[in-house]
Amino acid sequence: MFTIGEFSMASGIPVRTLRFYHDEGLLVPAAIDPETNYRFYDERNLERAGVITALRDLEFSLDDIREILADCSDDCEILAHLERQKDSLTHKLRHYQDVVQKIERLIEHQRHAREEEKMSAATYEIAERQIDPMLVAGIRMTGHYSDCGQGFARLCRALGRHMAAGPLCLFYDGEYREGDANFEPCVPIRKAVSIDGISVRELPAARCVTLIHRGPYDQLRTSYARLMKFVKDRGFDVQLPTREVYVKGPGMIFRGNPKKYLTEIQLPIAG
Amino acid sequence: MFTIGEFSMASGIPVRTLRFYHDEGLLVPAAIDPETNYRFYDERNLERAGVITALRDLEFSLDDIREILADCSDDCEILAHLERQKDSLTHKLRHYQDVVQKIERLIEHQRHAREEEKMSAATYEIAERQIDPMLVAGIRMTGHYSDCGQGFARLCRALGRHMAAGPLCLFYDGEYREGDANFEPCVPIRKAVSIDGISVRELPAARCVTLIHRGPYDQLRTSYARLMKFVKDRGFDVQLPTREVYVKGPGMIFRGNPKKYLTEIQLPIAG
DNA sequence: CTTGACCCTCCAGTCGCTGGAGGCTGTAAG
DNA sequence: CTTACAGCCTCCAGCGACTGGAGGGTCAAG
Repeated sequence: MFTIGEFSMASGIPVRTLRFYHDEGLLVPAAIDPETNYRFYDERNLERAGVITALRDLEFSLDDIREILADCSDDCEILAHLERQKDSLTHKLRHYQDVVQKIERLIEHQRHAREEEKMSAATYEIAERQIDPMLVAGIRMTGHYSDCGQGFARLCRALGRHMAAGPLCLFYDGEYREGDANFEPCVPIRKAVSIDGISVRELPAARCVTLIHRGPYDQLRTSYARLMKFVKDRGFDVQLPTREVYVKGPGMIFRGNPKKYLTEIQLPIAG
Repeated sequence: MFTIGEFSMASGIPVRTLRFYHDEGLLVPAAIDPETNYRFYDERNLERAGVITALRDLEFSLDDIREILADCSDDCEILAHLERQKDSLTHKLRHYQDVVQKIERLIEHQRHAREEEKMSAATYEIAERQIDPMLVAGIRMTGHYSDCGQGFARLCRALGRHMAAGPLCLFYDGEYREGDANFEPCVPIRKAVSIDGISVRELPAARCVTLIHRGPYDQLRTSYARLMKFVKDRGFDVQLPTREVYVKGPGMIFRGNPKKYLTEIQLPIAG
């Protein structure tokens, strides 16, 4: 016979938990002194305790364990329980895998954005640059500019892990349109995929006049004005679609501070 | 302004949970009617709600979320939090992987034992058989026979996934010894591994006189008696070590019913 | 007889909700 | 004008598997 403390050492179960198991009827001491209420455990308790810890190690719930102990006297008979438990744990496992993957993507995305930001933060001036071709997935839309957020949301959901860099938007109008603008939110991707309603193609290389705009989107027009003046002065021809690259904008989690948004405007030119 | 029900639909958070978040100070409504105590939510609440659900989806605790909301106004700033969360989730992930693997091993082990049992259940008679060579890991011990359980426990812990079949024991004494028997608990393994205190080698093929003993181990002697008589009658020579294969014995979880134990005694013979 | 280790019971807290009881308000239908 | 119903409120309890603390009894040794 063991006192609860001795039994705790023998079984590797904390005293508190032993008392709890007793309350739960899961592991009832062999004897209880009716005077002092001291619990006393025996060999058979020890064996049962072993089974309980073995099953707890396999993440069975106490209810499951109660059931198993009632049903089974043999390893063979718990096969069905094991299978069920395995399934349920596999579910959890997959869930955690998904979440970890999501976080990894977010982290990578942040790193990327940060680098891009650093790289381009210096150049708030108008520049002429060659833009390399890239594979993009886009959703062509008509409506108000501000609706492009929904397009990005859809692209993110649909493409998740395939996204290669920050989003951009193509504008197909040669003029400013209020409510029926013609534009296409896009994200660069690594590999072609085919999803209904999403067009995947290579965006061609282009010589562009570019400018990084710092601040909220409703002030973009001033930067467009500067760019257009520059283009006019040089006698360039602006080709459609024009592009906006959202170097730093509202994040995946936070809306962020619009004063810090960075948007690169790219006007493809000919001539 | 939204009522709580409208806001629930807009945010995708159940009404109950919204009230709970309010109690917790995590998402405080923009206004509360002092007469009716009705809650009213606004756009900024909606944004915050979005952040909260995004972070909950990443399995952040409410405390973490509170902290993040206080610290960060930007995706970039939560990078550290993301990293920490990823680490903690990766831990859980690995834990579940381990447990699932453990269960898989147990299941496989059960299946195996069951098959073996079926295959051999018919042959309760003495037979002469050729035993194939096999790779085993063993721990040589001296002491009481019953101590071999500890040896198996150690082998299981150390070799876990490498175990290929049920355990066996080798006996090096040409006589019955009470307290200083010389024996070696072994498990067949698939691949050689080197672990301190565990000897790995190929157990040679052997022509054996075998008998499956059904029942508790303390009755093994009667089966040994039958076997020895058989051997004597035929004029065979018993070679050491002799072997016992525990076809069905105490399980990994349950001790099982000793009356159902199956033990194959194998006496290697020469001549 | 005291000390200190060990045991007891009972209650509360963890985490993130979820459920129910019981009650108020506001609107629409009978 | 009553009644029904939807929608809101507060307060309390429960889940699962413990863990922690308060407050108090018991036991063996010095």
